[in-house]
Amino acid sequence: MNSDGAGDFLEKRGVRPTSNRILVLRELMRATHPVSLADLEALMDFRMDKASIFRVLELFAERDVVHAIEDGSRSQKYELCHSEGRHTMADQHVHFYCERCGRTYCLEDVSVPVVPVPPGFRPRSVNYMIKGLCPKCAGG
Amino acid sequence: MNSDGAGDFLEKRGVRPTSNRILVLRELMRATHPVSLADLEALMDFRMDKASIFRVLELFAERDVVHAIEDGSRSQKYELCHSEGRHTMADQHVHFYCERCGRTYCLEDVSVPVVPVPPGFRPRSVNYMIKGLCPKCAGG
DNA sequence: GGGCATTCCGCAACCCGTTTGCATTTTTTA
DNA sequence: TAAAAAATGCAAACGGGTTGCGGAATGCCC
Repeated sequence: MNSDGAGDFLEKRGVRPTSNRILVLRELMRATHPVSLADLEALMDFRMDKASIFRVLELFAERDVVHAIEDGSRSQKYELCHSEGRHTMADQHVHFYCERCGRTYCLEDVSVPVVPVPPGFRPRSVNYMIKGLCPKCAGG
Repeated sequence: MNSDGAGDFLEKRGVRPTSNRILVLRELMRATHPVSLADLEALMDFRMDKASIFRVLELFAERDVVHAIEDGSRSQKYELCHSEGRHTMADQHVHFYCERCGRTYCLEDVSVPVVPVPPGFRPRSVNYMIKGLCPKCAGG
């Protein structure tokens, strides 16, 4: 039985649960790294159209089900939003992009230090991206 | 006379000065914001091919004449590298992307706070990007 | 200065992730 | 159950980036 609460999870965030949305959500829940649209397409065990996945992700992002992260690779990555409700700048964490294997790690425990901005600027979100080599690729 | 030292500037960094490179460099020097390839294409007062601009920027980035920043917009932005020689993680500064006008500001005075990374990770560069509204677009 | 090798450049075409238009199917509402 | 609204799949467009290639410019050696 589908008792992983995916449906509730979505409804709680004002997203009507549909089959595509549930399936995408499940993959996102299962992922250990932020995933791209293409990743999701590949992870699905049937051919879900990329436009459909796109629209699901678009909606999810709008409703703070996922947040999109830009790791400097060509493709946008998505990861589940853990905080309930609207996420704030404070709950953002640092990401690490491995330039060798192309994988993006989210360093859950490393939160983004807040910096002062010049007067007049209105920050809304922040993206702290470190690039380099991950433990696997650094070889020890 | 072309005494702005653009030629020397390039030679100092091991880039043979050519007309295209000089012209691109001059625009970069004149720019008050990080610019995209398309921006440069438009700024040029004659039609320089985008492939040529691309190759100039590619070379510049390789030789640390510019650094590329990812502001989360679709297009890569470039800005002149002020530090001599190879730039380090420490000399990076924070950027601000305005979600309304699409402009990227570099907050020269705000340097990127260093965060600890889990053991094994080898950071090489860092990108701290704040998104929100710039003073103009925030309207006061 | 002339001839040769190298580098640079412009054009056109291609690539790839993303996005949109539209017709069909599914779900909701009345 | 019929009409309206939402979701989906397909195909095609789009946009930034990138490459192959032939011709032009430049540097180098005699």
